[in-house]
Amino acid sequence: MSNKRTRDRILEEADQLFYQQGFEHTSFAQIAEALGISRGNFYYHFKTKDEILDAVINHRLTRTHAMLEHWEIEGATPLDRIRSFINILVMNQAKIKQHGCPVGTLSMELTKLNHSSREYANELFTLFRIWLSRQFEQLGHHKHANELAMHLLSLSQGVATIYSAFQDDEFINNEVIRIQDWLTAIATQTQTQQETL
Amino acid sequence: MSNKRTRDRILEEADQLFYQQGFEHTSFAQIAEALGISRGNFYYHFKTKDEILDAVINHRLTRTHAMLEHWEIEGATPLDRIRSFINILVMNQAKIKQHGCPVGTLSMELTKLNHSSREYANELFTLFRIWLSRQFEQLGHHKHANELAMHLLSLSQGVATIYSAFQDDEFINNEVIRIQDWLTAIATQTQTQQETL
DNA sequence: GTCTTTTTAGGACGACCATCCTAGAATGAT
DNA sequence: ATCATTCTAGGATGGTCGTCCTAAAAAGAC
Repeated sequence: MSNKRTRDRILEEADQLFYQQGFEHTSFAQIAEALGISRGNFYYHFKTKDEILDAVINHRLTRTHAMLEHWEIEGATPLDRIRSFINILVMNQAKIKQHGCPVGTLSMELTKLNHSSREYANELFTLFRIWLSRQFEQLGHHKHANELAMHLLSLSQGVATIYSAFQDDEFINNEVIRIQDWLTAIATQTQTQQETL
Repeated sequence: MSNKRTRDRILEEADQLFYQQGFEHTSFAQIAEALGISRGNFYYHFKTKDEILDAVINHRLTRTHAMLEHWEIEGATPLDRIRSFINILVMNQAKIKQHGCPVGTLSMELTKLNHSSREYANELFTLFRIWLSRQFEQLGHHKHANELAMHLLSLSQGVATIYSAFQDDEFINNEVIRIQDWLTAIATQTQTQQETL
């Protein structure tokens, strides 16, 4: 089955190009040319452009899911695990600078296009939200776990957008420290709450 | 000069559609149809699509500039003026829910398109940044004024993106309160600093 | 080795897009 | 009222796009 290999190659190339150039601005011909395959071959694997989009989203969902599971195993405490999330901003700094956050930018683009796969793309956000929410719960913030998760998502989205616009390295460094400090405050806040019980 | 009237009508319609659907996804024909004018007429006022884009950006810049000046007059203290900025999230809540932040989404789209007007669009961010920076300076934060301005921009961008994705009214209410509390903390922090002098 | 299935190549089609062009209508000046 | 200027309408053009179709090549089954 060299089928899977070609299909996967298309998927990976589409994934990259959708991130770098946006979904609408990326054409079949462009993906095909980048891979050195014909448009006809392309159509054998994906019947419509929307089908590739859904496949790309699905691909990102499984990758993200795997990453979150990895963080779950790797991180000893919920605090460590949340730090893994914040660390995306550092690890992917170069890409974020150039193309913003892959989750946020796709979500916004599909919103503007009024595209039917918008909600599916938003599941990427939900994946992070639920995972983060669980971490905050384990941190002792049972009541506001979801709110804290949404807030952290919001912080990272803001940083990605502004960093991409201003391209200011000092800014992202400051912001990462800020978020880490915020998290520490959240964690110690819980400790004192628990101590007073 | 009914010239100006038609030109302005095109400008306003383009402004709206670029915000709602994105720049690339909006066509000449669509704008013309929305206004009930012919494509040929259109081309008399704007020679290329990029020319409309620049005109729209220019239009937004002057409007934003006027708004900031208005806030400058209206707000008695720098604290009040910064609150005006935060209040955009409340005033434009419905539009942000549907189409995100007009500044952030245009900036991101032009980045992905590798469009030559990207930097011009980013001047909208800069306008806010400099204005906010000045307010924070007047608040007594001379050293970190720009950093605080960038941070506030980042916060609002994050809220706009996440709100547009999740459409959660409770979220934006919480976030606005959070930002207001943050600002209050910043302001009181300065007061105590000044008292110790 | 033959036959079936899977995979690839590339031309054709219709739709839409930005842009160009020309002719006529409206407007303004004198 | 005449003429020059400004404005508008809409067809024509060339390019790109997503999609479709057919034929050949490659791979696999027996």
